[in-house]
Amino acid sequence: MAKIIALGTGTKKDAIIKKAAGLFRQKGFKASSMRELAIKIGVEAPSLYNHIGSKSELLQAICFKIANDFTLHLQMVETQNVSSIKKTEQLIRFHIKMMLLSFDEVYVANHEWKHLEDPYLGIFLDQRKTYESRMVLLIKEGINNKELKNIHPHVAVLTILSAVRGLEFWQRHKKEISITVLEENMVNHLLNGLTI
Amino acid sequence: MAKIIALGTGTKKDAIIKKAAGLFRQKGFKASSMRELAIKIGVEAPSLYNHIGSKSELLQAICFKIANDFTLHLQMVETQNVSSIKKTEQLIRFHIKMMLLSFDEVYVANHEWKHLEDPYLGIFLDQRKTYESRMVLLIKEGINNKELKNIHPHVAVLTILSAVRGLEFWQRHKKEISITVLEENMVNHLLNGLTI
DNA sequence: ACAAAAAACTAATATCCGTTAGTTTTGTAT
DNA sequence: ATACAAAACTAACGGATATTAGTTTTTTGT
Repeated sequence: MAKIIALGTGTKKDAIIKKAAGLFRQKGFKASSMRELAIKIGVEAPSLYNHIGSKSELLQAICFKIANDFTLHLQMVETQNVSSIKKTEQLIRFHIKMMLLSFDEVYVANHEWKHLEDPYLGIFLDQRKTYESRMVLLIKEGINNKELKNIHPHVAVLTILSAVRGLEFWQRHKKEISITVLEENMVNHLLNGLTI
Repeated sequence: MAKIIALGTGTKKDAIIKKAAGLFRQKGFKASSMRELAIKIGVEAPSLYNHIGSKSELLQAICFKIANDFTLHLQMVETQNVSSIKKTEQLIRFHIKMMLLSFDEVYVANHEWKHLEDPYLGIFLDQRKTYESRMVLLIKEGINNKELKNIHPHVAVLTILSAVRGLEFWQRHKKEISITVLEENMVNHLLNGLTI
């Protein structure tokens, strides 16, 4: 009866993955059932398996799509010929944009990667570790160039990534705070601090 | 046969809750089974029910223990007669300490509260919202006193809380970064920023 | 219009989960 | 030593879950 409708361009598999991201974010991976996902799509649960291989595969698709987006963007920034502080600012702004534009997917990649299965869990963690290391390198470069304070680079990266990840909570304050106000304030806070 | 041993002081229920916090942090609430928890304690699963009411009750105990600790500490800080910036610093340091000393519990309260049951989910969220609001008030006070930049107070609170929460990831870098280095760097970054 | 392919459906299975019931063992107080 | 209470055990239930098998409907290409 019902039919899975591909949203605009993209395969039906993509449409399923998108809905899955929303569900996984809302309820968590383990608490989300294929039956629930099927209802959200307007189909019986077994029909999903005409398009996907397994529930796990959905999580993998979501997590690695996001991981690859971030890695690719980092690569692009690294090759630019601008100051380290400009590069860092670009990374912060990209994280903010990703969080706002692909909220469900980024949230799931941040919170549900635990439930990835065997080789994928390791691969994902390696990729994230590499990303962090390259960001640390960027901060170190900035310190060497006297652009940045002599702060511990790893802690700085940790602080920045965590702060941006906190944009999850911004959803609760959507009406009170506009995107631009949020972005400018957060970039300013992370780069320049609170004190006068 | 086996026997649940209360660790030092505290009831057997407390011992179960402590082990549950570890398990819930590692695998997530939904992915943790009572059978697994029983094995970690050295007992059969049904035996747990001589001490606790339900799996949900364990999550409630963990989440509200942490929520109450934070609320109580905030109350204490609010009554002090020091500058707003000093108060903010105290809050940051307390969050850091809690994260390091009660890692499992704080992690679970931060990540697994979703799975609290009806009315507890609402109560928990209300309590967190109130905590945030009182912290916003503190920042506003600091801005009015010209102690802090004219940053958006809500965004600042969001940034601080998220950054500190990111100490979860510090566990992965335990060997490389000492607690004090971490604490000083993070406080400094959040209060003074990165740039020279 | 018709054949082939894609994708929906129904029915069912094996597994795991939280929890209860009922029983036996262990610890404690007199 | 005995009686009572606490806490362990075994067995089992009802329900949910991901997934498979087999069938029917729908779409597509000619």
